[in-house]
Amino acid sequence: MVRKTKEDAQLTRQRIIDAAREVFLTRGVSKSTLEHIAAQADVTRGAVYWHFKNKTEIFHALRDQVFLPLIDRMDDTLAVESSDDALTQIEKSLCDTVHELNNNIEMRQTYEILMMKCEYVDEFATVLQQILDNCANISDKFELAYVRANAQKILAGTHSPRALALDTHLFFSGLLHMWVKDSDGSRFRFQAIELIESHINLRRK
Amino acid sequence: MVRKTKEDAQLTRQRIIDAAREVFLTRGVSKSTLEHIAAQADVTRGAVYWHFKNKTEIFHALRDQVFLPLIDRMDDTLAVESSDDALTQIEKSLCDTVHELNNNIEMRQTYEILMMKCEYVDEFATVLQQILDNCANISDKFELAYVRANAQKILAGTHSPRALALDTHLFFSGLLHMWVKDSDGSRFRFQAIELIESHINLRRK
DNA sequence: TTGCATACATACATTTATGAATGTATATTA
DNA sequence: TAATATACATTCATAAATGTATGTATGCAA
Repeated sequence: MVRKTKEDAQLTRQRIIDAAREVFLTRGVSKSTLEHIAAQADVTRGAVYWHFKNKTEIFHALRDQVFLPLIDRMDDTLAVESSDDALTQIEKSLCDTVHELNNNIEMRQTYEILMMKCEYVDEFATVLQQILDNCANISDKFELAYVRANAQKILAGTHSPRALALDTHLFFSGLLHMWVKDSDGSRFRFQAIELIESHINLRRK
Repeated sequence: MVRKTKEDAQLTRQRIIDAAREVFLTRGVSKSTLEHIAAQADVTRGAVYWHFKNKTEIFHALRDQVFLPLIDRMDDTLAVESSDDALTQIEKSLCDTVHELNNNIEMRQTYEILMMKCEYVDEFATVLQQILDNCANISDKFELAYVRANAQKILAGTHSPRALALDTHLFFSGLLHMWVKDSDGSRFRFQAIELIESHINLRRK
């Protein structure tokens, strides 16, 4: 009873990725074996080896499925043309990400894996570099938005857009980390939106 | 040529901890074996098993040696009695931590392990909880400092000390993460102090 | 100086993960 | 419809890590 059509095979591949997410989450990437993943996906290791070279490739596939889309979303919300003022744009882009993490279980789990269930050594070091690059990218987008906010005369005080952008970036990076770590939601998860609001209000005239 | 005096044994124990830090850093905690650690410490696994029950215990010992002292330092700089104003106190406490990370190689390496070379599952989950508790503690200290800053009339705008404290906490959490990840210093490490200054200046009247 | 505990080293047994090799049933293509 | 490729399952050989058990040399106390 081997599945054979290409569609079935794609389903199997996706089931393996989903299984890997569950297993990575509970056991950590290092301690997860291909046998664990196969069992969770209800296939044998043979199937896993057919679709992926090794565990690292599954990890990459898993990451790509959520990481890249989220980056794109932030880019969209920070686009130059918008009916909102620049500060509101930044606020919305941050809130949108938080909402997405709240609603999208797979994304939330994947972020948790990336941040807490994975050791960035050897082949995973490249993943880290990519994350840093994306972060720099986001920072630049923030900076452009702050330049616009400055032109719109809605900023309190006189601070350089670059400094504001970096501060926002670090704030949000910290927020995401805490959001993920705070799995029972007692400390940060339920007030994330308020924290974003207050971060932005600090800048508004 | 077995070492026998208690002093020698303590030295051996410390050598094992130091070795574990090096090995964890390059191979990640999961992929580090007791054989690796023993070799790096120039002993056999027998010695390691004599001093520690298993790898987890070495990890705990390693963490305790740097984590707790750093928390204490922050507490000190944020103490109520001080010749500095409250905002300067906060700034100094953040800068002091960064300086300590710059100067203290072991501490820097340990933080790197805690943040990027370790998977928080099973027995390590308790470590995570402890980190969160300490974070809450720091947040509270920040809040008290902001209350004082408010009383000193040096704050710009009218924002609640709680919100300011959480924002600072998240900023600093993000900064430390980036600081550690940015190992070549190209993005954050060399401007960490400026970032802290500008974060505080945003709040100063 | 005898005896015991300490501080390791050495050796071994067991478990476990990996990758590859092989087998096989079904789909697809010529 | 015959040949071949696909999509797996099964089996096997190897390596590696772990914990334990045992051996042993030295320090220390009586």
